[in-house]
Amino acid sequence: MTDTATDLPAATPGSKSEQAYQAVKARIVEGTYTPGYRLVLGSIAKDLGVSVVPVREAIRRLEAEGLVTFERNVGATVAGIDPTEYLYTMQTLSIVEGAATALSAPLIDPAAIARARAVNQEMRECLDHFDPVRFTRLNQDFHSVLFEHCPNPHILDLVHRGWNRLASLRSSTFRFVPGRARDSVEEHENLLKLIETGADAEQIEKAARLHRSATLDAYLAQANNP
Amino acid sequence: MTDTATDLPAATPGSKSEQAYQAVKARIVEGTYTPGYRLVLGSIAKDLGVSVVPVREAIRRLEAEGLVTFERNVGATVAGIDPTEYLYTMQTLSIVEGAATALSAPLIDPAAIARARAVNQEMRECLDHFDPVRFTRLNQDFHSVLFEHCPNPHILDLVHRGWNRLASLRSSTFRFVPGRARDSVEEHENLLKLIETGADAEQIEKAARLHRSATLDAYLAQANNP
DNA sequence: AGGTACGAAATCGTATACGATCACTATCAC
DNA sequence: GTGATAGTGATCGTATACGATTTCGTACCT
Repeated sequence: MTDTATDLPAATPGSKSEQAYQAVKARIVEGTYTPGYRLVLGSIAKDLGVSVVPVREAIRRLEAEGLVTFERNVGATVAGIDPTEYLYTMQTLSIVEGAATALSAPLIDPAAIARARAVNQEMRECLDHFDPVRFTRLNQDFHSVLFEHCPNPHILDLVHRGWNRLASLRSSTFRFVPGRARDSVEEHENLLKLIETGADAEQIEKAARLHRSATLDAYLAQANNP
Repeated sequence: MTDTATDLPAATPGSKSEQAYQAVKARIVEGTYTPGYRLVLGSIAKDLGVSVVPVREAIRRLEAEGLVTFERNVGATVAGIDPTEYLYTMQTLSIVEGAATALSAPLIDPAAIARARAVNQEMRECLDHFDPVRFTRLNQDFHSVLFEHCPNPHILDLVHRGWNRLASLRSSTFRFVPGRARDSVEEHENLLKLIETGADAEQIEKAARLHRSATLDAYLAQANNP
């Protein structure tokens, strides 16, 4: 449940190309390669014990997902933390998560609700211990539970891409606003209640969007008042 | 305005890889390669006068966009017209177009409205001459005008991807429901009125979504009653 | 006759090699 | 001393080559 992997074109497991893709992606998502890190084909190829061709392919795939930027005849670097990009990503995520939640809502059974609630409780505890990394992962777990039976895999894929994009800049703390995080937990609870009571799709979508866009607003407010 | 090209990672123009990407994509979008067509690396490479490596890269990119499917050690084929896929794509498009419209609305000036109206008028004429291909292209033009100043390029990119995906199966006529197309034109006009009068974002988004999801519904209804 | 097993052709996946392009530095002219 | 310029090293982009895998046709067996 913790894996944020998953992509539509699951691309031939076992191939060197796939291996390189997973390896580099993992290093980016877990923060070994931080934004701005220069990805040199030859070095990575040597590291992984493969030739440069599959590595190149992996890098281009990561580029398509927005995790790295690529410049002709210069090379690839881990995608940056440009605030504008952050805004774009969060805004898009707000929309696709909202849609995914609304579409999934009718298919969420009480057992799943209970599991989601348990995850949310863990998040609450994280707040006391101030553990942003774990908090972020649990936040994804929470939504993963809701999206388990999402009827539209395309939308789900867009959600995952957004998560990966954000993960690449998780290491920098600028995203984490403690006060905001506390609200987040409450919004989760409200969302669960709406789903339980079978609220209409429109209402659920609105609530799910708010949850993400409020985080964005909090960040923007913080960015403007240093 | 007619070009539906544009992708986020604009990828080094002039490279053989980019050249191959554009060429194959064009053949798919314009219907030279129809769904199910087998894309053989060697053949394409010979056609384009390049080696297989850049062609392979191009194909993988197209795979990431959903235009082709790829199977390990077997090869690539132009993505099919599976009704389920169609549903997924239209549903997703409904959502991202809705968002793009709502975000763009406040930035659309009267001149742009006028241009959009002119395009819509052309579409009306297309209905009389029964020209589905032109109609579809004009439909994209119409929305392109609205999205000219879309403040979120990520969302705009998702819209373009959806369009490309649909274009790959345009040649098959199963999508075109004449009665539905007529409604479409009216909905365009309504949408323009909402934008002109400065309706709130929620209302505009709803109208923009309806426009796409109603087309989907019409298709589904037709598919169920043969 | 039908089905299975084998073999050849086609195609893919990756390694290696080499030319092209770019960044960086040291040198030279002014 | 400062600017431009040529040289050098590093890295990318692509071609070619070859082993691996699949597919398809054919022959053989039941």
